[in-house]
Amino acid sequence: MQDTKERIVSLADQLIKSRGYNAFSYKDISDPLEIKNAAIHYHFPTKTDLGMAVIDVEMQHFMAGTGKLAAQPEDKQLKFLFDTFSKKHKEGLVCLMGSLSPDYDTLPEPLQDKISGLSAAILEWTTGCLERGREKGLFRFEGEASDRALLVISNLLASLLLSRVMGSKVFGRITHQLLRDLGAGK
Amino acid sequence: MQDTKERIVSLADQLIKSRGYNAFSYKDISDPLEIKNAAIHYHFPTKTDLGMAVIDVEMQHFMAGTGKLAAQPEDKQLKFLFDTFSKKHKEGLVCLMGSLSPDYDTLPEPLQDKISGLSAAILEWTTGCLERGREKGLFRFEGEASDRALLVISNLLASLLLSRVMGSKVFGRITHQLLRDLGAGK
DNA sequence: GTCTATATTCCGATAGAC
DNA sequence: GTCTATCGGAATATAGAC
Repeated sequence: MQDTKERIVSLADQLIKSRGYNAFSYKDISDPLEIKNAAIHYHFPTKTDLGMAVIDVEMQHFMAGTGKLAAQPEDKQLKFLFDTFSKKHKEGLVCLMGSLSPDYDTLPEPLQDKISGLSAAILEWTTGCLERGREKGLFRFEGEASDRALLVISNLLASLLLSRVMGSKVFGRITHQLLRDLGAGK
Repeated sequence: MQDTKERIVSLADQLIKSRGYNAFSYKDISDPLEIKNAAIHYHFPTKTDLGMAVIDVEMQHFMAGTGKLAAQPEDKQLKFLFDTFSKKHKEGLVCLMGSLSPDYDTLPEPLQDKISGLSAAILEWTTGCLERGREKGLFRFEGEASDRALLVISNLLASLLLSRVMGSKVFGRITHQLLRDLGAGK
């Protein structure tokens, strides 16, 4: 059974990805957990503390997920990245960066730094994946691997955002085209 | 000299693109304009009314801007689209859809409909531009023009968001790679 | 660790004078 | 069309009992 602290972080994570950082309140967490807002403040004195915990957990999940795949071929590794976005899409969520970046300038500095750190880690991993995959002939693309990785991340992020505005089918259309461009089949 | 109503909309537009819809308040508008919040409510009874006016103006600008270019070659037309995003990038802003889509589910329905309408218009225009441009040999890409248009819009939107999180250079790296992929030179 | 109770601040919105 | 004044509500956060 999950303890309260973990459940708070988990719910906050969901709320950020569904409604945005500035749009959710402690009440949105205390009500479903049937606790009072003071209990949340005990675990996380400020909303900034809570936000940072959410990003920390996301970073740990990303590191753990990619770590397990280190020995797999690169097309399987890239599929892992697409699958994490596909899962969010099915749940009607956007990714953490997609949710937090529009509000970035309104966020306290320690939170900004955590977000930038996470984005750098994702870019670095994706770059390595594409680079090695191209050398092995698993992918086909022009230009620097780091620039291509940026495009892939950019498309995945925006596919979740645009799915909300333009309809659910948009996600599949973007990811399909993306994989096709990389020569990574389907 | 701009009248008050136009200045309110213009400031709201800037605030949405810099801080997000839920993060800005009437005070952020009344202070710089040196008016009281009641004056804003006179012109726009609710925040929803103000938000809709912002989207209406954006739509009018888009229609006017693209209308003027109808006779130009398609690579020039596409450049117009990139230039509007480049302008926002220089001002440190994101685009309207990039700002509003994460909060989409928290927005009142009439506002959601306006946003979806704007996004559909932009997609339709971009699709036509790419389609005709490819027929003339100005662009080179695989797949449906509408899917490619989606990818272009997706990248432009995300390039502004990621520039905030990952640093300003990201915008140029994404747009450069995008144009290169389309065979649209620089 | 969770509670009750409350402080403080800010928000969108309205009434009525000018 | 803008003002003063205020309402009602919600948000983050804190103090102190249990």
